[in-house]
Amino acid sequence: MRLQQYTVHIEDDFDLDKILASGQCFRPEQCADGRYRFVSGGELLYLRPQGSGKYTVNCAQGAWENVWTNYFDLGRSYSALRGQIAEMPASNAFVRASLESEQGIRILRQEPWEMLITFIISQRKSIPAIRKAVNLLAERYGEVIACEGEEEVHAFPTAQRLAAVPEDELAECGLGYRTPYVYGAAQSVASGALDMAALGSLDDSTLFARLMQLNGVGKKVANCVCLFGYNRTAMAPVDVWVEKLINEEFDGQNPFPQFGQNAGIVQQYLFCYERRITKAKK
DNA sequence: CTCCAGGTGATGG
DNA sequence: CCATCACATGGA
Repeated sequence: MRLQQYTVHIEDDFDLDKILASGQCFRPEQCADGRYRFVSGGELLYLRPQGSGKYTVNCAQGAWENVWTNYFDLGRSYSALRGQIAEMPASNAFVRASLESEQGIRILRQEPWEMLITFIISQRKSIPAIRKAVNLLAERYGEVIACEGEEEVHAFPTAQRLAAVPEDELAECGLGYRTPYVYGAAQSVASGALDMAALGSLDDSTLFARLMQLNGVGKKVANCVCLFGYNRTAMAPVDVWVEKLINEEFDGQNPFPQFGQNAGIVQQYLFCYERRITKAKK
């Protein structure tokens, strides 16, 4: 793959450190030279911040406009959204504090298949452990899309590829008891029984119900796939961190229905903020 | 060593 | 409907 260099300006909220730490993506990383590397499908991107919203970008010809502006959801103003959310009746002081503290995060538009496998793996794993397992899968079974000197950059493996791997070999990527879940999902997609692209035309609740039919996919994982894989911003995953803040800051009442189409986005600010303040206390 | 991690499915009330 | 429990593995 031949990469072109561009300079781009991003006026809106956009903080790469916060995005990488936000628990929605596990493959992007900061390189030793300070650049940030992203992979989506067979596309590769490097970003180097130059200050005041300016970035040096390396990616395939035309891919910034055709792939990456969509990936980063740059068509949506998160700055405007934060203002809007802060004024909603369901917003309390905790929500407003999260919008300030976590300014710069965005909901990435990632690949549905990768999100399905990633969040199946995520259950009962720490974020560093998820990152390790997903990267191991990519290194072992993902197509090589580029070489950085000695190091190869891999795409996320296809369903066809994972479905062809012996189950006990898959387990070596640290999948633990989730191995049959991952294998089953790969079989479904590889056989055509499950068409991840076609699911994109379903409405939120039908999409959610279809994902829930998969073994190893419960409501939390299904919501994550809806939000991070299909950009269904009304869907708000409730994990242990969100559960904790619902109990502590919302009297145990799930506030997300009141945020309508912004529920998933509010969830992301709150998730990051809750983790930040909990870590800060230690 | 122990404890817990962006949960889910099975089981029993 | 709700409450428990097992589940593999790695990081803290």
